[in-house]
Amino acid sequence: MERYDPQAIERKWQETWEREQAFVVPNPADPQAADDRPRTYVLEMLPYPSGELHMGHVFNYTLGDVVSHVKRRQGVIVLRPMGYDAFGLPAENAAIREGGHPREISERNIDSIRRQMHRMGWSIDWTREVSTSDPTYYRWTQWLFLRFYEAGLAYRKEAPVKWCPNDQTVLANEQVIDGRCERCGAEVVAKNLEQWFFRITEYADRLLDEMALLESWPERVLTMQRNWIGRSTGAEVVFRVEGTDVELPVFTTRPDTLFGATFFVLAPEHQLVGDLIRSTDTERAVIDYVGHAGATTAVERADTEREKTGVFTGRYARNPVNDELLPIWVSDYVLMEYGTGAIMGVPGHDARDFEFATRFGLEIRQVVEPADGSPVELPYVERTTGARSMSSGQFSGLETPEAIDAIVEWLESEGLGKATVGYRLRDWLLSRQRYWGAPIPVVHCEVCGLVPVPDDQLPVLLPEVDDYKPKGRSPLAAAEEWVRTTCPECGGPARRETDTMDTFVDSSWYFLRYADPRNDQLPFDREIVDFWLPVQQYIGGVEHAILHLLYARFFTKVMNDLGLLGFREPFLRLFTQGMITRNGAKMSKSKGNVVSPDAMVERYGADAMRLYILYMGPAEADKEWHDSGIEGIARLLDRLWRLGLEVADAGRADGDLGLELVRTAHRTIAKVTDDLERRFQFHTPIAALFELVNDIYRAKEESGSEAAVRFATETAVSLIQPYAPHLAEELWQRLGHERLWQEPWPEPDPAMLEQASFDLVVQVNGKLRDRVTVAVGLSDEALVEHAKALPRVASQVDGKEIRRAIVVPGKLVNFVV
RNA sequence: GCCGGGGUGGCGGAACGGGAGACGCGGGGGACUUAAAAUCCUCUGUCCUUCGGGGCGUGCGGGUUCGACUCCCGCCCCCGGCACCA
Repeated sequence: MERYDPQAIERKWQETWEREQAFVVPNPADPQAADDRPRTYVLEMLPYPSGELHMGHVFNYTLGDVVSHVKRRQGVIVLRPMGYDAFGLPAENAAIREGGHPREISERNIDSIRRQMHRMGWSIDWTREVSTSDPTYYRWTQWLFLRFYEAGLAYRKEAPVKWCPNDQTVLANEQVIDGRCERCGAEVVAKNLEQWFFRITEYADRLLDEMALLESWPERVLTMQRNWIGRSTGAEVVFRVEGTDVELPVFTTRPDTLFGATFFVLAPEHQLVGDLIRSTDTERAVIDYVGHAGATTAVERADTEREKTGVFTGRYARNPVNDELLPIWVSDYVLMEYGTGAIMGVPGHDARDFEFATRFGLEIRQVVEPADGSPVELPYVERTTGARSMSSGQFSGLETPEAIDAIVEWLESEGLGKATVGYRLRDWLLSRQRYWGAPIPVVHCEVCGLVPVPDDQLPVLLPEVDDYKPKGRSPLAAAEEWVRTTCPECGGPARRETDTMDTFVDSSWYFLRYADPRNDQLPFDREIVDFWLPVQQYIGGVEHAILHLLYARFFTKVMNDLGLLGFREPFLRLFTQGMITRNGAKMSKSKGNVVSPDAMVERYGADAMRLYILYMGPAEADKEWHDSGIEGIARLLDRLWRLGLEVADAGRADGDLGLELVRTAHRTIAKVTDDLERRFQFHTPIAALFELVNDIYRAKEESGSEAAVRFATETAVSLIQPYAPHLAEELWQRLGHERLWQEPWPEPDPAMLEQASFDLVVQVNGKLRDRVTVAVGLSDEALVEHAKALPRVASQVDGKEIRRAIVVPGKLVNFVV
């Protein structure tokens, strides 16, 4: 018999799909007049083109491929594009290391990864391919930046920013993990620099509230975004420094504890510290402390185990609710970046304030108690209806939520404060001092100041430079001729902005460009984008839960506000796949635990690789790679191959189909379809296919009808097609058919799902005792009689009284004795 | 500390309130073969057994239910996010 040769079969079908444009979906000439055939947009996160495709890619794109194939065969038009997130540091660092231009390195890597993707047989509309580093793409990234700028959503300001000393560039807050650069792990340092920002904070509420528009996102991703945005509601309360008219506002989420304030603290960086201590006895000590705090790294300072430090300023602030004087301290446990950089110290009801007060012997006062009046140890931080105010003047006795409302209302009426909302989210720092990114399309004119480059002068092309090495300023600055330009407004001398954009800007709108990838008038036509989007199913790694997904949502909302598109959320359904690990760790070159998909494909074929990566376990869970696991899949494919050839050889088989094997095939159709569609579960359908193939072999052995074997085999081939499209096409053809990818997805015959008989489970006191095959449709009484007659049941019941018999028709009988 | 997810054989995992461990890997035994590979058959949670079967088993302790891996309450442990965020 002809051996199963995946290499030959896969090559043949990949060429066929290419030749027949199998997965190309053209845009309608007039989106508004387009037919109402159902359509969908299945998207996976675009790859960064390093030279090698890795297991994460294989997993990600195979998931999307299975979804796409099934949808297509159900009559849905599926848009499934692919592109490359090609700007960024790895290509640039390679250019520095090995010489050459980052563009050449990127292009080489793209060619390589494209070849590998084709080799996997993924059903992609390759006519829509885009690369973010291509001028025809970044022209529109720049165009969008200018729209943001006009809308006041892109701005430049000097601010304390995070600087990576290794990559020699500033970073967005989102790119700093535990005080370290997300990319290289170097400890970041704070610098005061003038930089470009996107005003994402203006969208903080909408990024939270419009989560309600999402159809299906993993809870953990929503949680991460909520945590990241970090909205907390509270009040701003104004304290006045005694003996001056200096006002110090504080932000608090617990205005109900104002009566418990016994001290006041400023962050060391607070700009009023200097004024307050000028020419006082404490000036020297405070300056020393501030200097000392400034030398502490962010990582050290974030250590909550560290003992609290601080220094008294000699000044007092007046508590607006009771006119008490509170000593003003300076301490680095108060952060300048959050709230107002000043807090009221309420040691009775805040763990940090408690620690500080204990350390420096400050008064600790209780103003909240459990609602039942029971005694409690301080600090008591409960803030629900389980707590109530005490010793708080007119607010005493109110439960905490009401006390907060009442006191905020009172503060507002007295002009002492107001309700406010605090966020953890910071504006998105988008400028980078690196070469391989989209230039920010702005010029600096001595006369006119910042001037945007006019649309008709886009793209601002990257200049050619010799040295990509970062030196603390953008390598673009070395291209002196490029930098020197004329002001678009006054025609006078001007200098180009030399920073480039964060690559996350590029990937914040690529999914829109796919809809209209060759448009040279606009980034995309609104009607076409509204025709295809929002994305119905987005699939990618959970590592993008905050960065990319938050930025893309922000971009979409802004573009919606600017009238560029007609929806507010880009991705209605999100699926985050788990990580593939080996020896308990993420695969990485430095750990030397990488399994190359290429090698697996060479040895077992793309079909086996595709099936195995989905068979490993639930798609959302992290999974440990075992080399031996793929052997079982290889056996399955080989068994199916031999079965297919035998059936094809036997030719047309007529005869009776009413056999158990045919029922099994129909049950498998129902199971596979339900798992894929309703449960979004990809590994259990493969188990069902194993069972079906095993059953076919068994039936053949027991000389089942040839017609039934043929039907079951064709069903298995048809069902495995989304997973193993090459083998499935080949067998489908040999079985005398045409193109399986155009064949409707099978539907189970309801009559075939009906059973003539079933195994009745018999329990005594809820424990399984026996089972018996009985006809379907018997009365409850008849089932009980059948069950009672069983010897193993009788021996269990033996002498005891049957108090009750629970009958679940078609399933079981349970005797309670 | 707050928020989210999870804990089932040697391993990956299945079980959608009703048969715990489907399916696969690994392992034992056997057939075919001069031999090996491939292929095929068979056993494989655990303890007891007179070989009929029986006891125990889904992190721990309670509860709801005729019946709980599944639902509820309280713990323990692991993973992820946030965190001196006031």
